[in-house]
Amino acid sequence: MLLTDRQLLILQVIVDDFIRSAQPVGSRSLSKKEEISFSSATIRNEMADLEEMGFIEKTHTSSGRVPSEKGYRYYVDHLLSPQTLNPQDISIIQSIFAERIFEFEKIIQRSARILSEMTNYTSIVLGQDVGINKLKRIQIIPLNKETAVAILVTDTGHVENRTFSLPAALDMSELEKIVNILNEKLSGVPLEDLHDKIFKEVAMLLKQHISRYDLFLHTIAETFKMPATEKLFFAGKTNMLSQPEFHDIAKIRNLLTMIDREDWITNLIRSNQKGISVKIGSENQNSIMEDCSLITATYSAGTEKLGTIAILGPTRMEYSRVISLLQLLSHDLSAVLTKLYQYK
Amino acid sequence: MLLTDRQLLILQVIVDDFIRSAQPVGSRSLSKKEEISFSSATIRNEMADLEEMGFIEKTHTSSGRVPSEKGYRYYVDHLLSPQTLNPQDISIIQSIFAERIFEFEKIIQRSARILSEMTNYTSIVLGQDVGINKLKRIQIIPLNKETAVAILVTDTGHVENRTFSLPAALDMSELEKIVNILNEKLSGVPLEDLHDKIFKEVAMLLKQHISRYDLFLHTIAETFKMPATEKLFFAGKTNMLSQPEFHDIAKIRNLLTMIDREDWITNLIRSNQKGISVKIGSENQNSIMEDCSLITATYSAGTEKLGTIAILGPTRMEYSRVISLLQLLSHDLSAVLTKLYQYK
DNA sequence: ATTAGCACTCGTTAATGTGGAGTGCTAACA
DNA sequence: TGTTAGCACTCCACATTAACGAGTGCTAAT
Repeated sequence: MLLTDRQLLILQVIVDDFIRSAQPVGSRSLSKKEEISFSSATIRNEMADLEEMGFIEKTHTSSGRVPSEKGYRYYVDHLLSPQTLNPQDISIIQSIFAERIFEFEKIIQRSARILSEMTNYTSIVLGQDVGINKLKRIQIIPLNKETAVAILVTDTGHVENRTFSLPAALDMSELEKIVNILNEKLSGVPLEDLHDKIFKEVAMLLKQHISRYDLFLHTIAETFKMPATEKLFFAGKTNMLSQPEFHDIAKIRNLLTMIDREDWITNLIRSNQKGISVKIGSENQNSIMEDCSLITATYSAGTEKLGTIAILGPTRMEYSRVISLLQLLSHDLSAVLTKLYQYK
Repeated sequence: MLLTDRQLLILQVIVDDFIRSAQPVGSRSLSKKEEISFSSATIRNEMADLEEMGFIEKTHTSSGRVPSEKGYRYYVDHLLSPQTLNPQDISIIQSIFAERIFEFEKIIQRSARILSEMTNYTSIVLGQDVGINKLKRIQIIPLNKETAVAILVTDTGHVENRTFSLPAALDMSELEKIVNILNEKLSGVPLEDLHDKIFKEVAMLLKQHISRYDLFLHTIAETFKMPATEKLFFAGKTNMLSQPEFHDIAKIRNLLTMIDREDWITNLIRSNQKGISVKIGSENQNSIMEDCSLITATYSAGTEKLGTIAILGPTRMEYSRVISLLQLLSHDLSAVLTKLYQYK
């Protein structure tokens, strides 16, 4: 099942051509290409072999060939020329970081937008899990007699806030004491551990210093319970509508509905090992994604992986360009975030 | 141009039927309805008159009739029976407020979601303009030597935060002083006035107490400049894909792309007078919306209008039900928010 | 091993025909 | 005079047919 050089060439040209045109590729049009110096009949023979091996398919008996999933896979794994991005693309990516930005979310959102504009695919970014960020400071600000806002600031500058109900019996000086205790004990604790830590370490201390501490303990623990997951950022959700493979409304609706399910997307995209990953069609383990490919790249601060940046497109995707773009972006993004978060 | 009772009846039945079936309504099928006791020939005569007056249209020479925009308008203005919502709908709406919620955004987001699920249309909620909320407290929390987070809490419990660059020359005790001055001078000031107020009232005071106050003044003023607009909440963006009138991908794409333009939607929905408004087709002043109707309702806290809640659907929309739902929801929502914000 | 040639397949498009749902008009009727 | 039955007519929707062309597989010649 080793492919000859000629078969490799033909497979590559077929995939390239189909990615460009979205039309099945025939032997005659292939034979006219510069790269190809043999006749259409020869090509037909080779194509028959490639088809037998499962790399290409016909849409009907007398149609040209279309890459199969296996074909795309082989193309991505072995035939992708390490394409150099065109200088314009490079400068657009770098423009994301041109102005100084302090806020994680803004950088991320902008990255997603620009990526989707450059590619005409959908881009999705999985933000960092704020749960692992360490608490820098807690503030509690009473709004009125009954409610107050709790504000958590992490060492990365992320701010979480919750409004909660204030026990009637609590006076201001006590509240101040509580905030002091919380800051003292919880500073440096990852947000996701706050809930536990409050019961384990703060409860006792509160008991010593605050009358009716019990009224407050539960509320505060609940208030600081972290929401489940990482935040998602989208851009170009409607770009899929421009892809010729999605001329079918039912298909589009299924896909867009899926995309709107954040839990599902999070699972799809979350990735453990660093680097670029390409999932083609049914490799995504979902029938609705069978005409889609998903390319993901992780970004980090220092050595710590923060999140994932992904491009969702049709299986007929510009793999080479998208991979290059993601490589560049994830690298630059990591550099900026590393600096922003002062890793060394 | 006054319509006879019989014409009114026929118009009403045509609109009702078309809203239900999305099919042009013919004289024969009309004559079979219970409500209608005269023959198809009579109906044909009446329909010819209604068409001449512009209330209904043919899609082609020998087709049944379809309501025109004018027909819908008349239907909405005069023929809408003040329908009583079915009890199930009522209880679903009320379930939104069943559990106690303290946060504006959560209530709003949930309202939008439930509304879109109930109607199968797209629902859009325009949040309040946080600019008019009054500042309750400012906090500035240094993250490291170079950056700090500024946190603004309003009297409604809304929290805004910005990360900014800290002048090198500033020491901690000075920062504390600054925060005290800011709180003293800016407390109670609407967020949108902060920027001005800082120059008018805070600048002098800073000058007196802080060396190199100039380094900080501009940064802080910029940091507190409010972002332009009200926040938007969406639900059911893809519901439009299920409507038979949007079988055309290009149309859908235009519409969805429009919906993603927040500035545009904000302008479309923002409404000055209180109460329900129905905009049918081209009344929305935009060619992409010509097959859509938009029903908006405002919600308030006390006497103050906070925002708008809207349903976007095809012109062939269930006006009666949607209007009733919006009336109920905006009423209940206003009640909850009034309470939440402690108006009397 | 390569390629020219040819019969064959099948999708696409245009042309043609048929059935049915609907209309407008006319004449008869209560 | 308002209502209705009847009828000719229109036009969409759908199916059938035909022509075309892009493509294939196979065979035989180079």
